[in-house]
Amino acid sequence: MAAKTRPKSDTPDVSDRVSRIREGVTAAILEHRLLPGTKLGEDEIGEIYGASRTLVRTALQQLAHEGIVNIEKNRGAFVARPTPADAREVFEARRLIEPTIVDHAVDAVSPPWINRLQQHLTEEREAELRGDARASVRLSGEFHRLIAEMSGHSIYLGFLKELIARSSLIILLYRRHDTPACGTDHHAEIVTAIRKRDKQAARAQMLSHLNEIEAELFLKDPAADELRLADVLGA
Amino acid sequence: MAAKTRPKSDTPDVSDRVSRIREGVTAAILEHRLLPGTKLGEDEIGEIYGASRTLVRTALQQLAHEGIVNIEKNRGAFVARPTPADAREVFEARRLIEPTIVDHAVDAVSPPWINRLQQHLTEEREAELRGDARASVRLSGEFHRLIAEMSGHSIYLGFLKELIARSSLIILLYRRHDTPACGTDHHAEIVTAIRKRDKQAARAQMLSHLNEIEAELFLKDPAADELRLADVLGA
DNA sequence: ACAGGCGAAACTTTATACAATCTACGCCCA
DNA sequence: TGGGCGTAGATTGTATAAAGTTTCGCCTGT
Repeated sequence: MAAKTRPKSDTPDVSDRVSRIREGVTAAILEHRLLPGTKLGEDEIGEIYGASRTLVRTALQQLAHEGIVNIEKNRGAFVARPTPADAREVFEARRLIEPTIVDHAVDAVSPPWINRLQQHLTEEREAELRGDARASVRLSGEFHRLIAEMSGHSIYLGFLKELIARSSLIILLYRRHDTPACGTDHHAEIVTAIRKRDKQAARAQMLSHLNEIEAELFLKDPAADELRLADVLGA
Repeated sequence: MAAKTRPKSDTPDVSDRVSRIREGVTAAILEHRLLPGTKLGEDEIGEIYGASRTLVRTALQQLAHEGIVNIEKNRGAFVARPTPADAREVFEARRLIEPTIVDHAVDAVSPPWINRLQQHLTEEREAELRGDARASVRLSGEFHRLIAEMSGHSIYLGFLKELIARSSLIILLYRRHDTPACGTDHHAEIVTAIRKRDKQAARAQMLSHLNEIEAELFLKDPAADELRLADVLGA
């Protein structure tokens, strides 16, 4: 009965049909199978999931609230296309929140959690080894979500889910082609710091990890009119 | 055309009927006219606003995502009843985010903004003087939102809107009866620091303001079974 | 008198039908 | 030939109706 205190959206209710649609579309976006600007027609999605437009519409509205879908009046829903300004805001927010989250995660460390983290690292390495880019990008985001779940802070978790989803779109749009091969495995280092219960190190590792991700981006300023025009036309 | 870059939910579209319902219910909750646990029937609200249940449902779902309404499957929507644990999370998040927000606000300081802040302080004082508790509690929240708007950081603004709305419910539920009369006007002090462009002071004032608000709360632990039972029955 | 179960009413959930709006294609005219 | 206008098709916004679930009252049996 104690659990009944908050029966809201904590349990995503996998059996719920709206949730299934939402998670399906979310996964497609996070795995970079749906590109920014893609039209998400209601009938189209409804037919895919065997649901009426009512349910599809509900799911799309939730995604719009999470910031990964834009709904334009009388025009429909589209995969969001974050601007460079959005990107800077997202990463600033992550730099603020995630060190605190990992701090809480250290407090919550326990053998089961260590196991989950280790297993996750393994999955990430396997995806990387077999060159599965889609799984890689998805798992990379899920790592951060996992730490937020571990922190037990449901509000931070909710915020971070949003930030992670947007980050995925941002990386897809603005990642430099000349990625420096990312020699070190930051996630493993973060897990190590958590295992050692070393908050200082965990925060530092998380922060430098986020900085490195953002450093790999090329956030062109609105000065370059030509590129912006291409952007707009690309829709 | 530059503004068209983000035509999403930035403009609340006052003419939009869903937004009108959402803002109406939100205002009622923020002004403590709707108490936690109150049933929000779809027919009931629909009749009030002259809208069909379709629109009401959309609005309620948005409010649920903002955390001030709980939707229980096949039972309907209710004004949320934050637990003490929720309350602690909300205020921890505010202590983390709002100092940073006020930091940005100092960067964005300008005569028009100063005017808006001053005018807001006046409104707060007037409401206080005429003993209008409802307006007071609403304006108190709007002050924080105003600073977030001033910061120009749309993501922080979105997060803070959620936190403010939940805070309002929390204060209603857990505020001590023996409030220490709140001698000093923290909001005025924050505005002063912003005018002086003193980030250090602005952050400090904001932080101590939040601490003082939380200190006025009595967040009873789940140990007191009797009180929890009363809580549940109170629904 | 009280516990248990049946049934009806109220409400939410889902689907479908209708109205409004936008997009696109084609035609006409300069 | 190029541009503008108008109509047709498609898509979204809204309302309403059908289906499913819960809740409450009443009735019966012990």
